[in-house]
Amino acid sequence: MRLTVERGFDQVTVEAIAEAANISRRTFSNYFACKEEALLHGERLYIDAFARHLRERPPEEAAWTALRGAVRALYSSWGRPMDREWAARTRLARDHPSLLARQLANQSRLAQDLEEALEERVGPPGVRHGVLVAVFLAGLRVAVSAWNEQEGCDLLTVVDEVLDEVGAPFDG
Amino acid sequence: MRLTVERGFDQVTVEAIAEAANISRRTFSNYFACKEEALLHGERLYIDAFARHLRERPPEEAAWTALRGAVRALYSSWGRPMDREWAARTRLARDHPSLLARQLANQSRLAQDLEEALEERVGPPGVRHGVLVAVFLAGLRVAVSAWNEQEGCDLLTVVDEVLDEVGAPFDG
DNA sequence: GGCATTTTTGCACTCCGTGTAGAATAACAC
DNA sequence: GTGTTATTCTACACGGAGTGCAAAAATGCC
Repeated sequence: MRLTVERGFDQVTVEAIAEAANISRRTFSNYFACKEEALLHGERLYIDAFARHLRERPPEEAAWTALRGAVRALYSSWGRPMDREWAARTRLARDHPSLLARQLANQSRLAQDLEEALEERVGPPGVRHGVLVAVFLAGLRVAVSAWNEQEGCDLLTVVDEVLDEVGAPFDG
Repeated sequence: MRLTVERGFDQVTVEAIAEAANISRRTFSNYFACKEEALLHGERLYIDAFARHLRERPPEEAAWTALRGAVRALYSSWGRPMDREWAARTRLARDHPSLLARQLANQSRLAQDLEEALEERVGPPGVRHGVLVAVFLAGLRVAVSAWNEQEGCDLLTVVDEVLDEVGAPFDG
């Protein structure tokens, strides 16, 4: 991340990253398939944590409520300074197609995880969990991108506003 | 596509594709940045066509109705044999992360295009077009993936069913 | 200490993307 | 037709990326 911000994404070679981390180029490849994956590793951790939070919600909550609870739990378990890192990553992804692609692939994995987590709960089984999750993540994306364009507003507030608007019909 | 189906995605080199197309490796790179882009080029054409169809909808239609009209118009302008190609691509993307990533990036571009197209129309300006488009595309994705798992059901029928369920609150 | 397991490293190899400069081709005026 | 452009294709070269393999280093356990 530091190197990418300093020199720009394209000007950072895997070799440079490896050297900065005091490991060999080969070892880098043992952990990450490419630069993109390394750069998005932090995000991947959040994604996994999100799915975990969802599974820990009380089973009697409705699906939509549980999703919103999980996002709030995740946010409060962050250190606040993560906000800036989040923003930096989002901006990088916006400007570099290969990063954007991999970021979206991560979100697609998250969608699958969340869907499975919802399947495990009690509740109306006829609900189209796939659609529910997709709508929820769509709301999150819109919220994050709106937050990223404005200055100094609270992420959680924006998320709440957007999800109120999107999710009303799915609530309860 | 032919080579990929025959040998598998990873076993096809750019050189092989170029040779099969009677062009040089360098010329391939003049048109496509990588294998993935070449393989998804057909999809890219549909995507562009979709946005074009949306712009041609009568301006007095509500946004959601226009989106559904565009997808129907696109489908009826296909040759039916395209269905199999669609399915093959979707299956490939499901199994190859790098393809999935680029496919999702394409869809992200489409989302932006559709959003812009909706902005140009008359209609309630306060509508959150971003959310609307995201929900719509989410519905499409769910429909296509459901269609892809079942045998021999009509794509358009599945799409209609899912969009009915997702879009009710946005309709009209 | 010795020994087994895991991790890291160096090397070699193929493939990929790109800059460059020249060859082939197309387009067009005459 | 010829000559003159402009466009497209190609060959070559170069640095970087990802991977299999086997040796070296580190780790953990007795």
